[in-house]
Amino acid sequence: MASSTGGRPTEAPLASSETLCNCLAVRQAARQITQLYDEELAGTGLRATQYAVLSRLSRIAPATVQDLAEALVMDRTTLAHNLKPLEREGLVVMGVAAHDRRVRELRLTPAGTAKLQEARVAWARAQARFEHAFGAEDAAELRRQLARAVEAVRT
Amino acid sequence: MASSTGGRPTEAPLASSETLCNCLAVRQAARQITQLYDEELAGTGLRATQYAVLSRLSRIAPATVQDLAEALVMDRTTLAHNLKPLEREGLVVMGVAAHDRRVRELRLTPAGTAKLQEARVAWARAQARFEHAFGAEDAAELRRQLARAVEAVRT
DNA sequence: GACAGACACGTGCATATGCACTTAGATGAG
DNA sequence: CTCATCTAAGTGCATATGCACGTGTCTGTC
Repeated sequence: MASSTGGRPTEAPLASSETLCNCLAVRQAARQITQLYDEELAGTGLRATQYAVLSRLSRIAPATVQDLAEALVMDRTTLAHNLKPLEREGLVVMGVAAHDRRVRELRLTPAGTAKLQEARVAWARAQARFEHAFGAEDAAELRRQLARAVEAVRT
Repeated sequence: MASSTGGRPTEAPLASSETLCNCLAVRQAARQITQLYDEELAGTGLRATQYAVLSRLSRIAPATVQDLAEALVMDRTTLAHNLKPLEREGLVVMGVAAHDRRVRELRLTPAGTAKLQEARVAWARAQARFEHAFGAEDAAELRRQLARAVEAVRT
């Protein structure tokens, strides 16, 4: 690709904000995209992470803390912290498993289910805004690559 | 790419952890990749974000808070918080601009420059680990797409 | 039954993130 | 000069993130 024998000094010797660091690149994108989703979710009182927790829990409930954390690709202790405001607001309840008192059984409350339904509308707006700007097909491919990156790091 | 006229029922009707949310996908990847970089940087006492701050500042110093924040695609107030431990450790100094006493002039101290040099080695290990697992070319393309996503959201 | 070890989860700490609000300094209109 | 206004940056709060460590519970071994 574009050997040094050309006439033009090439178009990308070092763009002003050319980031070589994969970590910085993904964190910058995460900050920007989170702000967009948070902006749309603001009216519901939920943050992007909280929406993700409720949404995933609704599909796998009843779930243990460890199972939900793995499903969210999140540290177990991070999820424990993130659950606190959701429990305080009465959107999630944590029971104790009958067969093993160490294990928790996480579920959505009726209020949690209702809040999730409400938030899905706001989430869809954010999703649409991003994909309108970035491209729906490109977004799907980006999600695939990000998922592959998660797997690559886990290995 | 791959029209629907194939014979196979396609390979992805709904994988178990198929994430449709762009925000969740990028945050999950950011968490995993950050852990990898933090692991390599642990010996230096720097976190991934702190390395990013020092690295960027070394290229644009002296910089104002706002300029450095923009270069990092970070909220101005977030950077203000992130600078505190770096100032406390004596890696960064914040002076006052002579022409306008509201403006700060951020610079690396000699200790900060030395720490950055040391951390570059650890960063390179993390970068190599990720690109070995994910693919160097694919990583470059991923960074381009993430940068494009940042621009798309900004617009 | 007693106990070592494994296991699920919680807590404390430090940093990361950004919104709302505040403070200090600069600047132009009068 | 005075003041309204604009601007650069700081602060308080709540959540996000994960490591190190602690607590309670189960399980196999004796």
